[in-house]
Amino acid sequence: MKKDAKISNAVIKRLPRYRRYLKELQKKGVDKISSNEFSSLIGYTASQIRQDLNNFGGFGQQGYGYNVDGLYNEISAILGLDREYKMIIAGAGNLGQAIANHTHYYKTGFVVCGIFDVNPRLIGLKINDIEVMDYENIESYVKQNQVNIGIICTTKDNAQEVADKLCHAGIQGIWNFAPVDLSVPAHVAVENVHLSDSLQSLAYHMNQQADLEK
Amino acid sequence: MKKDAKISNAVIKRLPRYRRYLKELQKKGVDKISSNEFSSLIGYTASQIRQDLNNFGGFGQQGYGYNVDGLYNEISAILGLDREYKMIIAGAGNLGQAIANHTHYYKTGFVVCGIFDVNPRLIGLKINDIEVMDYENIESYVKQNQVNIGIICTTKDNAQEVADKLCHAGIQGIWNFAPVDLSVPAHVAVENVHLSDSLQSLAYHMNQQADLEK
DNA sequence: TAGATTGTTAATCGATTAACAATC
DNA sequence: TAGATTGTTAATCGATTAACAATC
Repeated sequence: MKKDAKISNAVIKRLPRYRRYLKELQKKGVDKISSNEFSSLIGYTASQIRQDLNNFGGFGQQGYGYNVDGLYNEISAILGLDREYKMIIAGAGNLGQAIANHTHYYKTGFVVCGIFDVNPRLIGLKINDIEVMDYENIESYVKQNQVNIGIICTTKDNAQEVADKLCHAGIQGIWNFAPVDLSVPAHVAVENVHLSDSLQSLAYHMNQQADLEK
Repeated sequence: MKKDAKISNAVIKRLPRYRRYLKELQKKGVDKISSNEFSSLIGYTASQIRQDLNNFGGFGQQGYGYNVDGLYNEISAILGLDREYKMIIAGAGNLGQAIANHTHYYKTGFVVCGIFDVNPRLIGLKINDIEVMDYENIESYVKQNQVNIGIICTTKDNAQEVADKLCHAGIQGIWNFAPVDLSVPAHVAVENVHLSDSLQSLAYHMNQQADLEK
């Protein structure tokens, strides 16, 4: 895998999608695919597919195409899915609980090992076998257990404070569901899931479609 | 508001963020802001801010800047947040329930009026005062109640079938949480929230940061 | 070997930034 | 009026697509 040039985020955002389609191909027992076939399946141009993959190395073979299993494993490795991530959730409200219950992540090595909240009525509960602990102890827990990812499911007003605590405790990544933009040290990765932003852009596009019909 | 040229999606995706920051400014009692001041707050260049806003019309005033209240209302209107949207949720699992409980959307006119599931043990329950109904009846419900948005919280294997039903019933938009790409008629807007894709791209960036430190 | 398809360079397209004239 | 700041055009930058030589 080449490591020199910085890969654009547009490329990275497409990798999980490549991976999903490759998984489906695996399930169907397909063992090779050309960039052209892949193109009509996934909806990116063949050129873009080859361009994207070549950012990381030559995974294909001229005259043959790409080996499905091989490419799946390469993309998994590029994304860092060949290791395990320890995660904690800050905020045991609806969203925090839903994520704790969403065992789906386990399959790809993302393990939720704790939930933190300030509400004494929640502390001590178990959600999907994961204990809800006192928010007071979040920093020491992250340090002691070498937690990799903090998932912020608090209100927008508390999110930055939580982020500060997590960063101070040495967290490496933050998955932020609060509708604010966090400021964190450069070495901490942040991925935002701004649900209401997403819903608003859906609303915009719905109204555009309606306009077109006039 | 100009309506001629098609606005790029990159611009639309920034609008909810502009709106969030304008809301904060309103709360602080700020009544005007220049593109330069806004730039240092929101992190886009002043040039981009002016360029973005001018896609929709001249909301500013030379020598003065932008009126915070006015701009907030304009952006809200552009996004279509000056009307109400009826939404139903397909799938009453963890995620579906979490969204039903997330009353946050009501404030901007997004009202969940029903949840549908095939599980007989869930049918009849009320989640946040919203009834869980039999999936059998989803199509007739959407038609009769003129539902605007369908929220897909099913497994990936059922998502396309649900989408087909919703489209057939005349839905205008789909907010898709299932990890698949749906195919729908051109007049139906789709907004995807691919949570595991998002988590995977976080993983990638975490490993990049770690590499830099070496 | 001939055919197919990649890897990679070059061309195009679109989005962002810079510059400045218009104007409040 | 003078100063400030927008609206808008032009320049730059980056990402996507096209083309084709390399090679399996």
